[in-house]
Amino acid sequence: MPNNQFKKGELYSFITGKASTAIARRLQKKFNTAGLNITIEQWSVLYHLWKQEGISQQELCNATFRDKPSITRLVDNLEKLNLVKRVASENDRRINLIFLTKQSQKLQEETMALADETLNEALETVPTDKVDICKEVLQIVYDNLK
Amino acid sequence: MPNNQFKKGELYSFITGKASTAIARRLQKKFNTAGLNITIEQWSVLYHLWKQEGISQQELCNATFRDKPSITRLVDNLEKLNLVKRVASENDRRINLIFLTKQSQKLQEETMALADETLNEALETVPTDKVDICKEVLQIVYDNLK
DNA sequence: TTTGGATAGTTGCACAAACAACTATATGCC
DNA sequence: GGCATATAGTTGTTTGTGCAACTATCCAAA
Repeated sequence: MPNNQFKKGELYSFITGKASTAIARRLQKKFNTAGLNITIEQWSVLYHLWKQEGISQQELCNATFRDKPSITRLVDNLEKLNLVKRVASENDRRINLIFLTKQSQKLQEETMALADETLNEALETVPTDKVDICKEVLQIVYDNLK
Repeated sequence: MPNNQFKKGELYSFITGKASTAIARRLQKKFNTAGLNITIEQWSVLYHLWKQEGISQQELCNATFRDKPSITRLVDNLEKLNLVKRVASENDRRINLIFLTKQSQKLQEETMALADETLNEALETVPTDKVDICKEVLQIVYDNLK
């Protein structure tokens, strides 16, 4: 039994993602308090567009680990909020390229600051080397299952 | 800056819970393949009832980190599937006590085995001591934010 | 004993996720 | 060129989540 670390009673919070749920809720509250009318999921799409805009919905699927219908609807809602714009690709008419609007460009700095703040609150009192190990383990878990 | 471990580009997967999402998806697929017609969320409620049944919906809220409407609907759906039963408390008529049915008692062994299997796949190649540190960090994160 | 506040649970609404089925376009092979 | 197949995106359905507003019950203090 090489990997029998999880006795009963310990597996629950790994599966349910207790910690990441708590982080997401905290960040959502910060968005709401700041009067930012976006969801964490919408923010996660913008996050990748801030790194590079003009990518396809399929590329957003890969980046955000979501399926195509999820991205369709997130982009729908982001478009309603005037935060992104679909532009049909000239080369391949199946593809929508997603671009930021001026409004969403303005959101980057403020939301990133709130995200940093949230993570600092989450990791208060945790030594850096333990955080590094934790990140490493979570990455391996993801790679093992993807 | 005591906790500046998260440079940009690293915070994303912590917030989105990439790893726990992958674990939950894998376990859900195992349930489906085994012909078990329940969701991970429903399973997470049963998980606590297997430890102790006859608890109130509010106690299920605390145990599963969900709000009251979420538990109301999960219990609704579990009742439709004949997996739990609401029984009004004699002492306090506001309270529903939730009990398992024979069907859900049978589910425990099989689903727990699939959950163990999933975690073993997830943690393959991860040394035990790193898993322990990871669990520790995630618990602190949760405590810091709750 | 009444009244006001707390607690348990439900309902409505908006948003999101997973899956299946669908449309439209592109591509490769005959 | 024409057809099979793959790819990009959309739509419908079920399930779950978070918030606000609501009902019912309990409890404690005037």
